[in-house]
Parts: sequence; structure tokens; C-alpha cells
Amino acid sequence: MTEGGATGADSTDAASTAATARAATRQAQREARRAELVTAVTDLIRREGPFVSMEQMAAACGVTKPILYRHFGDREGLVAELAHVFVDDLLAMLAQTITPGRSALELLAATTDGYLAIIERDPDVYRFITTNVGAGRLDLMATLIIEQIAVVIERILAERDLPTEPARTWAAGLVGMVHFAAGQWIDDDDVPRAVVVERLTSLLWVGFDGLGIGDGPVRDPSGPIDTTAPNPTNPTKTTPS
Amino acid sequence: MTEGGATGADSTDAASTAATARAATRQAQREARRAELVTAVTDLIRREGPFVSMEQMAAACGVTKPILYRHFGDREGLVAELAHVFVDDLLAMLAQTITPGRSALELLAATTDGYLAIIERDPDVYRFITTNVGAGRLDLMATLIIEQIAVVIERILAERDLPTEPARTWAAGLVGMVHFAAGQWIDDDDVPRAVVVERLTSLLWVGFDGLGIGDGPVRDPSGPIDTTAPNPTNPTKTTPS
DNA sequence: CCGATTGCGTTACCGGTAGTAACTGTTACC
DNA sequence: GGTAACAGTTACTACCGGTAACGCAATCGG
Repeated sequence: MTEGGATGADSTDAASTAATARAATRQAQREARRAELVTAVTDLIRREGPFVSMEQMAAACGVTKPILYRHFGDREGLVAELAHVFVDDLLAMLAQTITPGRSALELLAATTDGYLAIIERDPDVYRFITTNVGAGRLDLMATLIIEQIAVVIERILAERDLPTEPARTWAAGLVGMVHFAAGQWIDDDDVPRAVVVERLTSLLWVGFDGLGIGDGPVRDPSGPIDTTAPNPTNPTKTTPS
Repeated sequence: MTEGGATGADSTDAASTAATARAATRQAQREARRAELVTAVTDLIRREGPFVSMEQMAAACGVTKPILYRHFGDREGLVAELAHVFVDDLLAMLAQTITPGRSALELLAATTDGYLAIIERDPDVYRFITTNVGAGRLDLMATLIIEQIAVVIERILAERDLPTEPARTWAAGLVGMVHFAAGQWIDDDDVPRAVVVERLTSLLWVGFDGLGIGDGPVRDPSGPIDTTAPNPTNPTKTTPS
């Protein structure tokens, strides 16, 4: 690809460098356009909720569908892009909240709070990302965040000469815990965010035992556990009261 | 059964009782058919995976779509039915595993293990239930299980004269934790189930502090946190290595 | 013993959605 | 000035969830 075969000797070189510069410009423009599309889609979701079709998104971008498909491949690619933006936001927020040298407890609390804060600020975008899940068991965003947290946990464990194998399990569990607690919180609970953060961090930090829910026999677990309703064929509302 | 004579004043009564008996029989048959359909769909999902269309399911039942819709209303109704079956299985397993008078820790461990055991046995059905989520933030199965667990936690808290408000948050967090840890486990991890159970229960029981991951400054959290790849447009596999 | 009702089952369709093929203008390079 | 590359469009396919309308048997009422 380096040969030119034109008239001058250095013309080929000059041409190729110019070409690569052009290519770089192209790529930059392309990425800028991508970012535009992403923000347009994000705004749409903010306005219209998490259940939007590709056509709606394209219209919100002022273009038609094939453009989106050229940029993102398929719907999952677009979701992945939004997931990355979301994770970047979270990390940026954490980076300016957490200063080096904080304790592990502060780290835990700040991370939980940041996670919940972003969900609270952009619940529909969050929902869009988490409900449009592809082939994996976990959505991409969860996977990304788990990865980050696993690294942190692993480092902490290593520093204390503890086995590091549980790190990934714990990271996944942590994210799932916050995720589900957030879902329950946004749907039902009317408590300020800080309360949820406090509940989760205290549970994670000192555990059930440390919270005073330690040992001692439980009355009869099979008693109040009763399958709720046997066959609610048409539960119009998913509120089992 | 008061037997009906031939022609008399009580013939209407006899007729009505006979009618109600007929109705009961009808309903029983209907429910039996429902159960058949549910098991047929379950088997299909076991064979073909969690991404099956209504038409596939109907075919697997030996009928066509409108039958399914008559029985379950819509897709969500079918999912709800499978969710109930799943929860029933879990509760049945727990009922014979947990005997009254066990400690809270044993309760926690047994519940976690039962949850993971069912997922391990029927991962595709589990996935079908959890990915076909309706309008709510959390899928129906999670909501059902959270409800159960919240009751148990609430009772334990009340017994120990502790405030009961955090019960629902903790229940949701617990379920999310197990759910996500299970997802990560099935996808990536190759450890036996008991190991995962042990990791989760120990974390939940004594917390990070009790595990020795207590206080002490963390080196520099902003260091290894780095957004992973900036723009992996087409990540074929979700394995960020 | 005959007619009406009821319920299971079917075919054939609708609206909508993800994704694609093929064409068109415009712009920037040689 | 010709041409290659790129943004953008129209028009389409295939499929899926869901429904309307009809056929067929059994069962109930007299």
C-alpha cells in the first residue's frame, strides 16, 4: 500500500502522509458524529422512556435507520455504546468523589452512592441499558462495572494477604445487590438515597451478624412462606401487595 | 351429593348442584391442561434455550398460538406462570431442607444454596423467566422471592427489637446479589456451587469487616480504574479478558 | 332423542420491529 | 474535470406478538 508509482520520488511519501492525515480526520469526524448520535438517543430516552424503537431513535437523530446500523452494527451495539457512556460517567463521578488514601469503607459507600445517584438522575437510560440485554447472562454495563470492582477488591485482598479468588463473585454480588436494591427503591420505596446507601453499606460491611441479626433459632420458616397466590392468571398489575 | 329425583320442585336444585359440579370439573380440567402446557413449554426451553417464540412454544405443546393466549393472556402471563412454578420449586426444596428452629445463618445458607441449585439445574428456564421482564424494573420472579425473604427478615428483626424498615431493601439486595453472582458463576466461573454459596454467605454474614477486609487506606482507586476500552464497537464476545 | 350452548382448536390476518439491499446526492481528492 | 468515498434515503424482507373469525366436537336442556 506504500507504493505510489507517480512522477516524483517524494510525492508518494507526501501523498501517503496526507492520506493518513485525511484518514485520521475522517475517523475523528466519524467519532464525533457517533457521539452526536449517542447524545441524541440519550435525550430521546430521557424524554420518551426506555422503550424506544430503532426508528424512533433514528428520527430523534434526524436521520433514518441505516445510519444507526452503519455506526453501531445493531441494536446491541448501540446499547453497548450507551453502557460505556454510563460507566464512564460513573467512573468520572467516583474519580472526583474518591480521593486516594480513603478507607475501604469510604470507597464502598462512595461507589454505592455514585451508582444510585446516576440511576436516580437518569433512570430511563439506566433501564434502557439494563433491559436491552443480549446473549450474555448479565447486561454489558453490569459486566463492565463488575470488572472494575473485581480489580479493586482483588487488590485489597492481595494487600491483606487474603485469597483473591472470591473477588469476582463478590464483585458480581455487590453490583447485583445495588442493582436490585435500586430497582426496589425506585419502584416502591420513598426513602432518600442516603438511607438506601446506608442500609446497603452497613449490611455489606458488618454483615447480618454485625447488625445484631446474628444467630439464634428462627421460629418456623415454613410457616409464612406460602407460595403467595397459586395461579394468578392475569395479574394486570405486578403488585402482589 | 344430594341425588336428584326425576320431576319435582327439587329438580332445579339438583340441576344447579350438578351444574356447579360440572363447572368444577371443567376448571380442574382446564388447570390440568394449563399444567400440561407449562411442562411442555418448560421442556422446550430446556431443549432449545431461552429464546423461543410463542409460535415455537405453541408447536411444542402440539397446538397453535391462540390456545396459549387463551390460557395465559399474553407472553408475560406465561412467563409469570413459569416464574410461579420456579418459586414453588424453590420453596418446596427449602421446606424440606430447612427444619424449624434452624439458625438464621443456616437459613441464609440453605436459601442461597437452593436458589443456586435450581439455577444450576435449569439455567435456561431461569434465563427465560428473568429476561422476559415486563414493565416493572424487576422481573416477577425476583419480586416474588424478595417478598418472601422480606417477610422472613422482617420477622427476625422484629424478634430482636430492631427497626424493620430496611427489610425490603435488604431482601432486594440479597436476591440481586445471588442473582448476579449466579450469572457470573454460570458464565465464567468453574467452581462448585458450594464454594459460591460459601463466598456469598460469609460476605453477607460477617461483612467485609468480619472477613478481614476492614479499614485501612486504599492505595489509589483512580489508578486501575480506567474505563477499559474506549469504544469497542463490535465486541463479539463479552469477555474483556 | 334433538337442538342449543360451550369450549377446544384452527386458519388467516394485522401492526410493528430489527435489520438489509440498492440507489442517490455531495464532497473532497488527484 | 473525472472519480472515489461517504452520508443519507427509499423500499424491502422476515419475523414476532397478538387477534378475529370460523369449524368441530361434546355436552347440556327439554
